[in-house]
Amino acid sequence: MSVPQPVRSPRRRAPRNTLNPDRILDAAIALLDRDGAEAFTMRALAEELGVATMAIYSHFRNKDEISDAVAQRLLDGIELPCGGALAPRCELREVCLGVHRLFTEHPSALQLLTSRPLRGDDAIGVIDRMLALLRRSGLSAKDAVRAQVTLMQYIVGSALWSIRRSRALCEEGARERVRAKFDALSPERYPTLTSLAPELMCAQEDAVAQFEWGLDHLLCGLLAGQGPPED
Amino acid sequence: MSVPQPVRSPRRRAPRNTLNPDRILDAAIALLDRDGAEAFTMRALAEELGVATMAIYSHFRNKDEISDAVAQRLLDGIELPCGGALAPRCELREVCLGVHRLFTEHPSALQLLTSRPLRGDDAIGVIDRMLALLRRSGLSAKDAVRAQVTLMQYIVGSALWSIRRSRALCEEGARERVRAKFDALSPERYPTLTSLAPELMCAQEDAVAQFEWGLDHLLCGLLAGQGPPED
DNA sequence: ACCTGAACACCGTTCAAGT
DNA sequence: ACCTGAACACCGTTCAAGT
Repeated sequence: MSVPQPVRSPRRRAPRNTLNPDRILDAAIALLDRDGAEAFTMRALAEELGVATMAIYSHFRNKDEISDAVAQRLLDGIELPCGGALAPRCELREVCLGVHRLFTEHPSALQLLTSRPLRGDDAIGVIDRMLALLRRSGLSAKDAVRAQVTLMQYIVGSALWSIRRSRALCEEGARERVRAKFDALSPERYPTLTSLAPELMCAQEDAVAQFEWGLDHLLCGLLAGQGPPED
Repeated sequence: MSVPQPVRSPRRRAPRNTLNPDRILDAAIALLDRDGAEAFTMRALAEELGVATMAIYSHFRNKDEISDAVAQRLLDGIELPCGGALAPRCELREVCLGVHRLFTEHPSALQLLTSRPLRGDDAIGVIDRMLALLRRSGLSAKDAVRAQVTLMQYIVGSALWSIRRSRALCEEGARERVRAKFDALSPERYPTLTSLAPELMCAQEDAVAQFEWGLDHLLCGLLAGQGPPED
């Protein structure tokens, strides 16, 4: 017969070197993807790793340092199209879609990213790639930089919007509530909005199509007058 | 001689009806603007109001309800240009600038807004206005809705970016650190990025100019082929 | 009805202690 | 060097009690 154990922590002492920064980041991303940003807790992360909370502090100074490392890791892992196979404009489009896909696949990571101050070294590889493609499309140095920032801002804003929408839509009876709100609006005060209610309802549904529509028009504006479109 | 008071709370009982939803929202916005989103605490809000923490719960069910009401209040208070005085395209530009200005003037409110699921009834007035202007610019019902969402996403992404950048830049010696990072980058791995370092450094400085540059090119892409530009 | 303080179940992190 | 539990100063919120 064994000695009665305390109910809460039947965990034995973890052997040395069970932990390392990589294992911690893997667990952090898994936790974020599975349970969301608000569940991303030092205590929950430790449990995920089968370890005492304070063990993590041997590898990272604090939670912010983990958040930064998670963002870094994800941004470095963006899958990009192989270079040169496409016209610059098409390749640029694919890169933007890749970044957007990463954000919508790891929504909690995006939340993390947008709530912390921006370090200069995020997503270096992607930025270089975008700048090169913009230059090859005929933009000046100054315009290429402006355009790259504009694209990134649109991608982030769009992904954030999609996440919030999809979270709102998966609540119980959300569609009915939205429809009811539209029906309650005064057509005198909001004539255009009420007349476009059907289009508004259905535009919310497919976030990717919405993103691509906006991206194509944005690219059109950014690359206008840079030679004939190459498609 | 008065009886010795406890040090921590020399506050007397607040008279009845000192509190109401409006006073609470005023205090919340003041607190957010002054001390930032991470300082927006029920206890801090109560102190701002000179009241016990739990007094607030008589007027709002919980903190999320206050956050939603703050967002609502701010979005309803966006100052818009008076209608009809400008060509649709210019007026649309002004509306976008107004929304962007609100967000950069209340950065903590934007953080609040982006971290909560999106209710359908945010910023109804602005949305209706934007849709009307897009329709008058010649866009179809479907395209007007797509374009309105695209614009809003760009505005949010851009404002969020500005906030994070400006917060990062006001840290001690931030510019020097960014410059050092650029200098340390390998020109072989990141040829375009390193060659554009001066442009990148200076593009970060004026967030409003960056926003306007992007907005003008986006509008150009959205309204392309909708008749001659009216300027 | 409105305001109050104590208490509960959380959180990130410091500290001294084990191995 | 790496892992541990207790403790501290926070947080949002429940509850029973005052007026």
